[in-house]
Amino acid sequence: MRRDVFQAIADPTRRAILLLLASQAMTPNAIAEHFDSTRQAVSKHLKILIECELLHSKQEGREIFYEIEAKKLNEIDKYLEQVKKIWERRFNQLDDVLKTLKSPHKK
Amino acid sequence: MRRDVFQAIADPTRRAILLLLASQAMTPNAIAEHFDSTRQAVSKHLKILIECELLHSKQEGREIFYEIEAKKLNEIDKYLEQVKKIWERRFNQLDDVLKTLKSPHKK
DNA sequence: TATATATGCAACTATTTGGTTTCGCAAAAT
DNA sequence: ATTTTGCGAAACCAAATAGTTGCATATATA
Repeated sequence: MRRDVFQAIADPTRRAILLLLASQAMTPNAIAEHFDSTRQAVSKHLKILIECELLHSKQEGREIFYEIEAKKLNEIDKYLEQVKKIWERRFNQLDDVLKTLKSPHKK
Repeated sequence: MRRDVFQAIADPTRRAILLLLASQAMTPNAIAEHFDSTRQAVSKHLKILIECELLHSKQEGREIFYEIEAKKLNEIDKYLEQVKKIWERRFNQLDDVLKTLKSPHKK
């Protein structure tokens, strides 16, 4: 069972849940009220988000509050940065080539 | 068929393809050599990445080069920023509450 | 022209996914 | 003490996904 941060945010409902929990911790029932799907469906998403450490839960009586673990999102940032870095380097090298072409031949 | 940037980067092979193409445009065969899977499997990933506009292709004779469309990754950035913004605002508000508690009662 | 190469496309399959319904349990409310 | 509420877990289902194999087509090359 593949389970990483990227797979976690692939689902639009899970992205919405994260956005919702960014402002405050909530119970499954409260979260489910914001969506068309049932509490059980939402609970499945919560489970996945927990597994990816994007959420953690704290029990209060019979209620369970789910809270976002925002720093875990940095893993995605890291990947994006990596791609962009390589992408930019590519043009820097192109710049070098252009500079070399402009400068007088050395050989 | 759901098809957005988030779903596109959910697959580790597709993430690796993007990383590979960040440095240079490549043909399906050349890309496939970097992975265990067949050319056809890779081609399917390429098709998905094209649909999400993370890639575009340019034909050169019988070869087709796939090139990354790096700016499309910003959509992911945007979402992450949104979550982080809300998340941070939460603590700023908490700060306000603490300040209010410290300051003398006004009522 | 005949052959090899590079590729896309369609059919098929196993697995995963998102969802529902049903159940059981523990905490609160009556 | 009984009922209601909030929850997770399991069984089940339809759809989507990632992969395979087997084509068809166009462009090089001999």
